[in-house]
Amino acid sequence: MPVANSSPIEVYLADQLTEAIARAGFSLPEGARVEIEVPREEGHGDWASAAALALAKSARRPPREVAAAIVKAFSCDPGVLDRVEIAGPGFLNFHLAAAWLHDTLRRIVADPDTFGATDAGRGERILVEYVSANPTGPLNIVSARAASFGDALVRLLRASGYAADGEFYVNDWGLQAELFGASVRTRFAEARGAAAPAIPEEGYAGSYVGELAADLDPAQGAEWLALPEEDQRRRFGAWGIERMVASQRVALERFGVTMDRWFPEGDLHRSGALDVVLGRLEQAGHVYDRDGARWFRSTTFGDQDDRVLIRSNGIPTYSLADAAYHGNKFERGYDRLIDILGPDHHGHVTRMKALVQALGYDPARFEVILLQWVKLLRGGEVVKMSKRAGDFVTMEELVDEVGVDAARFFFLMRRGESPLDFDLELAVKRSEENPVYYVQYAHARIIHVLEFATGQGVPTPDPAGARLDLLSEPESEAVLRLLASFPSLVASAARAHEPHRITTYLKELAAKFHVFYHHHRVVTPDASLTAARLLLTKATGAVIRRGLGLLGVSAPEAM
RNA sequence: GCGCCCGUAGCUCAGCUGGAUAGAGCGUCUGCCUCCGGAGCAGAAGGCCAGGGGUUCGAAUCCCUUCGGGCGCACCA
Repeated sequence: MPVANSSPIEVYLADQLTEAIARAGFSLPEGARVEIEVPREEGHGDWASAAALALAKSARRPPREVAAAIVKAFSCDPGVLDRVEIAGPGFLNFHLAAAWLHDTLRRIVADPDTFGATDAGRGERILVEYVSANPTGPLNIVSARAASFGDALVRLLRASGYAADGEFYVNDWGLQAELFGASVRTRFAEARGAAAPAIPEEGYAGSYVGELAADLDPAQGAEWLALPEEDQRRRFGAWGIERMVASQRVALERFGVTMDRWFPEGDLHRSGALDVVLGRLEQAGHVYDRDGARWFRSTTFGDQDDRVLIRSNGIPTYSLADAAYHGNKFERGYDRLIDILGPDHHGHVTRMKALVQALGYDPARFEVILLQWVKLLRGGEVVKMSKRAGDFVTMEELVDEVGVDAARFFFLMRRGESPLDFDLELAVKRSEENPVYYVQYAHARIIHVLEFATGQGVPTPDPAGARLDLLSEPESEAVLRLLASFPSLVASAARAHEPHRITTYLKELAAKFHVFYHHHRVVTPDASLTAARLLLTKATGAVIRRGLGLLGVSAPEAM
């Protein structure tokens, strides 16, 4: 059976193993899948499975005996697998054939831009909602982290065969929008010496509001100032929000992030989607009246308290709009929804899951990833940020200071759930302390070596005829194995929704390549050896480029 | 008070959803440029995976509990 290029190798091995288990007369527990993984220890094979240990109990036989029976029943393409060994208490260690590694290397060189892509996601439609910052101010550093994470996740999912889209939910409706409108209005009036109410207590006092107001056509603004208070807020608010959204879009584009869709909350209100969703909740018996308000019985679904959907003043809450929004996402045909939220949205998760469930959707189809805060440092000193006073580091300022590459790479070095220390000084440092440069340097070095070879008159190596068996030193083989594991890594990072695994991998690959490079000359008097090493070098460059591409980080040819 | 996240080397963190002898970078100490890019490499030291109980063939990983951090608990978003 040939191995599909579009499927990670471990899927193939797991399938073969599953068949062998059945043939040997064992049965897996209901719904269980054979687990296959990369062993921590080198020397324990390229892949390993503990299936025999897991089966030993129900089979009432010693693990090693079970393992032996499975191995006996195991059959596999010898071009893929060299051998299967039983080790320790009953682990199955799979050793890949050198021929398979060599084929993989040829595949990378032949098609460098698609290596790592698989169909593991089987076309499942996923909507990733991220950033979704209020359109009442510039994007800040937490948004920058969310942008890096969400965009990398979308790229990862796509590379793994999911049909993923990225979306920004624009909160252009409700109290915040109104307060923003009032703030813009006041700044505009102040600049023109006109009388106006002070900025509300909870309004927006940042200096950017004044700068924004200065952009408004004076005649237009004056006309609006003549309107009643409520209309003033609405007009100035709508105008200001449109401008803020546009500038957020520009900032994100500059950061390398393009949303597939910007979804305005106002659309839901205008289309009557809230009423529809409320009706569905009522019909399902999850709504009741109390104290003049309409409540959602979210305690049914494990929430701590019931939540208000319609306030006693008749205005719907954000929760109801959010329910309508998520219903809308499902109606658009997405199989799964992922919300990437900031840590301040913690309290919403249970409520949102409850609403999704109450609307009749499988809660397993809705996942929330909570990113933690970013602590901004400059040379070890904490940089204070206070959104209230409008005194915070914006995404644009961050990019100005450290650049897109360093910013994105740093944000993706940690798991999303971990708080992140971001040291501005370290991010721009061009030294070994800075992992961005470590990886990018490896790429630049590779390009340089390839150019050097060409300059020496070395012919472009032919993958088909190359003696790849010459790549037998430990340092070469380590690089080769790591390259071959890239598609599996991408698939697992996508499945786990953990882009940081790519970052970790790239640091490791760069390190292994530096070691190889240090121990062996690429360009040697031996033409066959040179060709083999050039291919390995070329493939490494390609995979680094691919990996950085998944993170939205550039791979410079020279530094 | 209730709920969620976190606690791994001096520091910052990985550890692939329970596997074999817990890893990397930085920092510290010692070495390596006549040689394809030294923004690199080699080596040393550094650990009761916060503490305690449990689950099982097997736990940093799952459950309970204590301690210590972070964040949420609106008819704001």
